[in-house]
Order: sequence, then structure tokens, then C-alpha cells
Amino acid sequence: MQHGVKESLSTQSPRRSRVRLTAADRRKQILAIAATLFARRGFAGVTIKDIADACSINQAMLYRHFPSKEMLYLGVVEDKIEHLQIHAFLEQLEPNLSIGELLKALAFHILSIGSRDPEINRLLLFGTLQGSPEARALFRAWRQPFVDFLQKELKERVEQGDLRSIDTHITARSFIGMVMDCSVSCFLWPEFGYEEFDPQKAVTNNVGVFLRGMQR
Amino acid sequence: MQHGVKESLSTQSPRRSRVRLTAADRRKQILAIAATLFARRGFAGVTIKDIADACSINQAMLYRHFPSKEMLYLGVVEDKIEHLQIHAFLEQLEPNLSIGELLKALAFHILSIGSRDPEINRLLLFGTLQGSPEARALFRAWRQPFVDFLQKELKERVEQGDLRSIDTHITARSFIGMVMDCSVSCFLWPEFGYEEFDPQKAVTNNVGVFLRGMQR
DNA sequence: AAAATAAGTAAGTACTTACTTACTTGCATC
DNA sequence: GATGCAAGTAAGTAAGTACTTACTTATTTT
Repeated sequence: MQHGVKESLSTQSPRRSRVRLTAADRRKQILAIAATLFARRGFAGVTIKDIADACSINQAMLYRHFPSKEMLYLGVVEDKIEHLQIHAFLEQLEPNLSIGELLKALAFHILSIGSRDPEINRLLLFGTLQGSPEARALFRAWRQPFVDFLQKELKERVEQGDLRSIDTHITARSFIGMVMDCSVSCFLWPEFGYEEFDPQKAVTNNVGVFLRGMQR
Repeated sequence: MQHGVKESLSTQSPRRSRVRLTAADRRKQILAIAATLFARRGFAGVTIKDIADACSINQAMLYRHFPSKEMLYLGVVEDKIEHLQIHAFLEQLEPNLSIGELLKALAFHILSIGSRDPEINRLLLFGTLQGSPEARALFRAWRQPFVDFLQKELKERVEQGDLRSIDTHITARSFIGMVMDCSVSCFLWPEFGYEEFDPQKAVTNNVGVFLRGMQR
């Protein structure tokens, strides 16, 4: 591979073989790289030059795809939301799950998305802290569906007498909040004993506690 | 009080009576105002000019008190940590509280600090997202003591057989996480039905669930 | 009242920021 | 192989950015 490659003699500077992408591909690349940077350092912590450099293109190219930094940020968030598909996940859940199985399914899904793509949680947190309206949309798409769904399920079971008369809104919100907090702190504070943290064990433990706490 | 005050006739423009503070007072003012701004917009979202303007002083004055923006930020965080006093709170708790009373006491304290001074939570979140080492210190001072304390108390009671054999680390972390998430979401997402949210009710509900879930 | 000291400012420096303009390159189609 | 067009760039602009310098004002001490 290394030795004797004919071209390599003159490719010391290989005519700067720049990749020339189609507009659609370049747009995708910009969105992906910008997502990573915005998630890591927040809106104000990233410059247009940072993004352009990371994409190996000129800043002017960014402005052919997005009219401003704000709109690029909006594009990043919208792109994330589009690929979340929480409602689809909730709808394909088996309809006759026990409340324990349901809590487990929700918790695992939240944790698995959070560990597969930490950018979502970071974008949500950074965005809401900054007060950007885009973050509101992320919240509605990422966190709220779980709460609404769980509350509905809890309410049904309370009315049927399967569960104690707990406050369904507070309980749903708190359970989802607990799982989200867990998901977030795993990558925000890997030290502090969260390194060896096992989601499987955490879910089993916490679902057990909630379950017994809610049952008659 | 209002009428006939002699000086008020000529105080329309009172010779620009600029306040001239002592160094100690000015330092305090800068720290307080910088804390508000950094908490609201993050490190990168605040400029030295913003802070100086908000203090009604020249930017150069800031550099007489703090050698750089970084060091000012560090000062803000250290100042917050100094006034937290979580260990003092934990030590003055009655030693023979039931586990239910203990959970309630911890939850109320976290929520009351969070609502009295939202800057702490915002600084902690902003800081950790940015990856600033100062945030690590805030975490250690604000969140970790609660977890460590609760885990110790849970462990004792599990060993005495008062509680089921739950995972004390995970449970302590999750309970504190749930309360912190609640505290944070109250001011981050006041819409989404958290406006009429009553901490008293939430604590009663959730402590009840956890309690029953942990007891034999 | 004079001297010493500390709080305060105006107006810079060198560099970075988001965004633009005028131009060049590569590729598909006729 | 010339043509049209989209992908790409170099080199700007004007308004910030963190930080500095040289100077002025107020208060305390002698």
C-alpha cells in the first residue's frame, strides 16, 4: 500500500483534490456538523468559521445553504425533531402492557436515545437555557409526548382501581423527569460514580420502586 | 415624602451624582450582576461590556477587580458555592427522622433553594454543558452532598431491615435527580402545565410513592 | 491645605464576529 | 468542444470582542 505507488511521487501536494459535493449532500453535512458543535458549545459558543472549517468549506458556502446563523441553528433543531419519531414509538407499543412493563419500555427508550445520540439532550438543555424558541419545539417533540402518554395510561389505571389515587400529572412528569435526569447526568458527570452506571440495573430498581409505590 | 422636597427642584439632572463605591462593595456588585447575566445567557453569551454597562461602570474597572473574564466567572461560581451551605443544612437535620420525613426535608430544601435562587441551577447546567471546570465544583457543592447523604441514610435502613434491599446508590441518585429535574423544569418550562405546579403537592405525592416503593 | 491613594474614565489596541461581493472552478448537456 | 450553471473560493466590510494605557476625580491621611 505504501511503497511504490506511482502517483505518490508527485502527490506530495495532490492538486488539492477537493471533494465537490452536491448541494443536498453538502447541506446534510453542514447540518450534522453544526448539530455536533451547537450541542457541544451552545449557540453563542460556536462561530460560523468553526462550522465552515469543520466542513472544510468557505464561510460563504454556508450562506448559500442557510441565510443566517440563527436559521442554521433552527435547521439543526428541526432536523433533530424530524428524526425523533416519539409518537411512532408510543403508538407501536403493545396496548395491553402492564404498568410495570410500560414504565420499563419508556425508560429504556429514553435512555437508549440519550446514549445513542446525546446531542438531543444537550441541544434541548442549551436551547432552553438560552431561551431560544426552537428549544420549546424540541421539548414538545422529545420530552412532552412521554409525559402525556404516561399520564393518560396512569389515569386509566387509577380510574379502573388498579392503582392508588396518585396525582397522575405529577407522577408522570416526575418519572419521566427522573429518567431524563439520569440520561443527562450519565454523560454530563461521568465521574462521581456514574461511570460504572448500568442503565439496566437503574431501570429495574427504579421501576420497582415506582411500581410498588403506586400499587394498591 | 414626595411633595415640597427642596432639592428635588434642581435634581432633574443632579450633576450626574455618580455613586462611588468602595472596592469591596463594587466587587460585590460586580459578582452579583455577573452571576445574573452568566446564569441567564451562559459564559459565551455575556460580554465584558454587558456586565460593565449593567454595573454602570467602565470596562476598565472590571479589570481592576478581576484579571480576566474567565476569572470573573470563576469568582461568580466560587461566590455561589460559598453561600450554599448544604453540609450545614444536612448536619442540623434531626438525627431520628423517619425516612419519609427525611425525603420530604431534602426535597423541600432543594425546591426552596431552586425557587429562591434559580441562578444556581442555571449556572450549574450552563457550566456543565460548556464543560467548564468550575461547574464540577458547583456540582460537588450543590448536588452531590444530597446524594451522598441520602445514600448513607438509605444504606443504614436497608441494613437494619427497615427497607427492602434496593440499590441505595441508584435510588438516592434518582430521588435527588427527580427533585432537581422538577426544580429546574419549573422555571425552564413554565408553560406545559407547570405554571400552576404546587411543590407541596408534588413532594407529598412523590415522597409517598418512593416511600411505599422502598418499604418492606 | 498638601500629599498620597484609590475609584473612576476615555479612547485606544489587536483580533474576531456575522455576513457580503466579485470572482473562479468543475461538471453535465447540447 | 463550447455553453450554462451550480459548487466553490479569496478577500473583503462593519461592527463587535477581550483587554490596556494614560489620564482624571474624589476621599482620606498627614
